[in-house]
Amino acid sequence: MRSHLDEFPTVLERMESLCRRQGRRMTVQRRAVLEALAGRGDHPTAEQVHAAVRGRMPGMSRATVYRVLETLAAWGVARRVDHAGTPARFEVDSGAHHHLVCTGCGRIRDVRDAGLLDLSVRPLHLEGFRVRDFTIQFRGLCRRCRRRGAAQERSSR
Amino acid sequence: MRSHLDEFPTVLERMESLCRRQGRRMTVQRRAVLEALAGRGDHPTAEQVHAAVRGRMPGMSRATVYRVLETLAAWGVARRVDHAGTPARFEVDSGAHHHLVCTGCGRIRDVRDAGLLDLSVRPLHLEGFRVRDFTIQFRGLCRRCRRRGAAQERSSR
DNA sequence: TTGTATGCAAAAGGTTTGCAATGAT
DNA sequence: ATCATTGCAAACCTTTTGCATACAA
Repeated sequence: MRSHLDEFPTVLERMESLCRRQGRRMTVQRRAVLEALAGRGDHPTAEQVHAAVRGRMPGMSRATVYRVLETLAAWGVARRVDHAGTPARFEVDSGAHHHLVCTGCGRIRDVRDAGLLDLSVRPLHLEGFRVRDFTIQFRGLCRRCRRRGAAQERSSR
Repeated sequence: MRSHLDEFPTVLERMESLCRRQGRRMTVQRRAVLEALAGRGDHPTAEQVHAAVRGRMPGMSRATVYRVLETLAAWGVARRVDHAGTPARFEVDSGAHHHLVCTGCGRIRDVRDAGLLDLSVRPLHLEGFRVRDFTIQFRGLCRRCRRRGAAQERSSR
């Protein structure tokens, strides 16, 4: 039985190897952020990562969380997911997939559907653009927000 | 021969009718923003709309531009397009289409491809989500940014 | 020892908001 | 006359940055 926890050793190892290869440093902060990110199935905001990490590391500063997250994204270890006017969210980079965005609470869930990952090809050189990749963003309401009703739809961001 | 200018009367009429129907007001500011938006083929930021409108209306405040844009989006007359850490961009709502986002300069272009608009149906009730709509975001480099080279890729946002 | 990474606090951007004044109906 | 909308300025929130300090290699 697999869970997102299985990614733990892999991601950390990948990070350590990247550091070594580039003469960068594997700090406790980087490890902590990476573990916090890999240790959950959702797509936390920088703020949520900060809160999570602070549990064990009260001294961890917000700026460091932002910097580490940016580094992870730049190195391809993590990925940044943006939507609407909401704060950026992050995930461990785990291959191609799309996103289901709840317009109520801003939560994001992964959609891994083989069929959806193949449709690329055709418009790849549209209007002089060199397309590098694409994502499908499904927008809607998650079960919880649907229950709460449309009235509060935009209030809990 | 059609151009985006053809939408002019239609969008303004739609807006006026929406105002009347809801007892809201059709102000010169709203008209100006809407015309500024309809009068261009790109997806301007609020700031760019502000600059454009100020040409004719020096007194127009930034806050009003934001408020009008928000109203237009809420009423379905305009649409808000977000990407990455860049400021929000806006367009007149002109039916279903997708976006080509240049990761170099942040510019957005529409992609209207019939084939891409049909793939919906299947994942419409994924994991308790009620999916309302979806967009495909193609990321890549526009011709100009490609010429400039990857070195400056992120500098001209 | 060396220079990368961190912490702090301040700055930066984009966007929103309170409130009195304005103006569309 | 009434109440939606505007203008101004200040507030907000997320994210970035400068600089001295800490610490991984």
